[in-house]
Order: sequence, then C-alpha cells, then structure tokens
Amino acid sequence: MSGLRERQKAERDDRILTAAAELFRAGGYDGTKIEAIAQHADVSPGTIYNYYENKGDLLVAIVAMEVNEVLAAGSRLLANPPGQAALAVDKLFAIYLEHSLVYLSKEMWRHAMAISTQQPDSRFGRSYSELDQHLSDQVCTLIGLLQAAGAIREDVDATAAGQMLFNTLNMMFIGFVKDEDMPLAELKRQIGRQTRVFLIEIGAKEPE
Amino acid sequence: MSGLRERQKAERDDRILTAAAELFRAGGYDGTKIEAIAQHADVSPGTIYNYYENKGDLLVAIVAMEVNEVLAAGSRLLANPPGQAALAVDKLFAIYLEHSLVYLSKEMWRHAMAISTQQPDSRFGRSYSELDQHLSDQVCTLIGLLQAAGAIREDVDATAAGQMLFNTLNMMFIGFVKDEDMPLAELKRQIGRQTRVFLIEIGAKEPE
DNA sequence: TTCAGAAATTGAGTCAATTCATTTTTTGTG
DNA sequence: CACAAAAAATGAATTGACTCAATTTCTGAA
Repeated sequence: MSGLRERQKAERDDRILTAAAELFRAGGYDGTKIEAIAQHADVSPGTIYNYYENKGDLLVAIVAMEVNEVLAAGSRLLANPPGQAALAVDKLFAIYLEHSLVYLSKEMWRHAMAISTQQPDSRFGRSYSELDQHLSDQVCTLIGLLQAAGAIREDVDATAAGQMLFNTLNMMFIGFVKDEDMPLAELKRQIGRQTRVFLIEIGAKEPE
Repeated sequence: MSGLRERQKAERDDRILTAAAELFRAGGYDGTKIEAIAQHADVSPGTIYNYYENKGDLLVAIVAMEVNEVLAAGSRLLANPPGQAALAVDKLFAIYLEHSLVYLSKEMWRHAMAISTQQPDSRFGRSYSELDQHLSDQVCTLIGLLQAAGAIREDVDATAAGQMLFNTLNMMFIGFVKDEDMPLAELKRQIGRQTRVFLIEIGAKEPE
C-alpha cells in the first residue's frame, strides 16, 4: 500500500522536468547536457532515462504542459464565443499565440517540432501529435458553432474548413519559429490576412 | 591549370552523395554511420565534413535532388495546364506525390523535415525551405493561370488561395510520412477531399 | 623539372547521449 | 523484525557524430 514509491517517483519526475525546463530555456536545447539536468534534479543521468526515452522526449513533455494550458484557455473561449466569425477566429488564434512563447523559446519549439516528426511513434512524439489534433479539433468546433449560429454559410463543411484554417495557422507558426528575427506582430498580421481571405470565401461577413 | 582538383572534388562529392543515398535507403538514417558512408565512398570520415556540414545536410542534399525533379515535372504541367480547375490541381499534386517516394523513404522524409525545422539557417536547412517555397509558388502560379483562363472566380486572391492549398497538401504529406502504415492511396483520397471542398469555395466548377 | 604554397584528405581524439550490469531501496509476507 | 522478490537508481562503459593538427596532393611559377 502507501505509495512511498509512487510519491518518490512523482517527485523525482517533477524535479527532472523542472530542471530540464529551466536549463533548456536558459541555455538552449543543444546547449543543455543530460548530465547538467541530472545534477540539477539531483539524480543520476541513468535515472532520467527511466522516466524519458531520450532527451527529445523530455522537451516534448514540457511542450505538452504548455499546450494543455493553451487548450484550456481555448475551451473557455468556446464556451462563449463571439458571434462574429472573423472576430471569433481571431480571438482563438490570439489565445494560441499569446501563450506560445511564454515558457518556450523559438529554439525549443523548433526542436520539439523536429522531434515530433522524427520520432512520431515514441511516447511523447505521439503525445505531441495528439495535442496538435486537439487544437485542430478545437478550431473545427469553433467553425461548427459559428455555422450553427448562422455566422458561416450552411453549405460549408465545417470540419474541412476548420482543418484548413488550422493547417494554415500551423504552417505559419512553423515559419515564425524558423525565423528568429520575425516578431510576433508580423506573424499575427500574416495569419490575419490569410484567415480573412478564407473566412470571406466561406461566407463570413467582413467586420466593419 | 586544368582543374584536376575540381574534377576530383566533383567526383568525390558524387561518390559521397551516392553512397549516402544508398545506405540511408537500405539501413535508415539513424542506422547509417558516417563511417560506413565514408567506406562506401572510399574517403575518410573527415572528408565528408569538408563537403557537408553534418550528417543532416547530407540527407537534405539528397532531398534537394529529388524535389528539383518534382519541380521540373511540375513546370512541364504548368506549360500546358488542363483548363478545368479541379483536374489541373489534382494533376499537379499527383505529380508531386508520385515522385515523392521514389528515392526517399518515409523515414528519410521525416528526418529531412525535422532537420529543416531544427536548423533552418544551416546551408541545407535554407535550401530545403527554398524548395518548399518553389513548390508553393508553383501552386500559386497554377491558380493564377486557372483564374486567367476563367476557371476560378476573379475576386479570389490567387496567391492566398495557392498558399492555402499548398499548406494543406504539405500538412497532409507530413501526416502521411509520420504514419508508416498509411498507403499513398489514402493520402491522395484525403488531399482530394480537402482540395475539392476548397476549390468549390473559390468558384471552380465540379468535374462531372 | 623543381619547389613553395594552397587546398584537401586523413584518422585519432573529444564529447555527449544512451545503455546496462550492478547496487540500493521499497514492498509485502511470515 | 527479518527476508526474498520487485522496482528503481546508479555511473562506468559504449557508441557514434564531429573536430583538428598533421600529412598528402595539387598547382603554377621559375
């Protein structure tokens, strides 16, 4: 019974994750040695590999915490979305983007994305894809809600449209993290342009 | 003068690239050691690093050869595109997809994509992004041509629409290479569904 | 033909991620 | 309170990408 073992395990996991998050942010992904994370977390390097398959999984686990917060914030918007299509989509995307660089640097995002394509079947690679899927679903849900509210044409396939919007967002975000010099404002401008065009196609009214 | 040196260099580069392509395909990217490539190419490991910044660059160079062929094939289609929008887009995408797995395995694609996000500023990371850009431009050009031919509504922004189509294609291709079990036919089906929906939005006629 | 420099190649050495045989800790039972 | 089995931690050894000082090969001028 008891779960001393369980408690110790959870506590160690937490120390490892916290140490990794701090060191990655401070010194970059490549610049951070497993050895250093182990020291900060007060475990041996080998122990880290009992908790995470490899260095990349460690990073993706950090991303997962982050994205889960984003999803929660998105959910709150969906509970009571603006009635106007362009406004609603802008708001949702703004939530995504505002959260995106709070805990993660562009460099960390680049590595996390790379890992998720490189090892799609590792435990955390899968988890990353699932997060992506949840975000995509959230966008589709919003489009569905807007359609139900009459803010988008009825003959539009809400799922296809939502996926398309999310893909666009995603590709542009990838472009953004790849370009160290691009400011967030520029990304928002680009996304705004594309989504506006698309939303008009699917029968949303222009905001006046 | 002569350029014996030049010739030797070109010939070595070729041997390295060929050896790498063969070994990556046969044994996977991670499964192939620089040492082995060096042996096959009959040079020392150090020499490989005179030609390529790192192992990843080697892979991306192979991808570049491949994508350049795809671009050329695409160009030939654009020289004389089908007049019907859905047909033209389907043809172009079919060309892209048919070529995509001739020399490269899904595993190689995954690694190449990962590298291009991880190191966007390395010589070959940049080259990969440029290839992407060329493909995207090609799609935009096609949309422009179709619009000029009256196959797409005039009020549509051809560039925005082209980028959106390409992004969708790209995201789905990423999903495809991430899923080792997904057959090419399934990818084509998915892409067909999305593009059809989108093309209708921008005023293309349904094929009868 | 000879030779000094330039340009390239070489492979032994470094470095950091990952593995794994061994040791330590926890657990449940008598 | 032992104690045996299970679970987890440990860190030294392995591995493979990448570096760099030493060596070899080319070049063009005299």
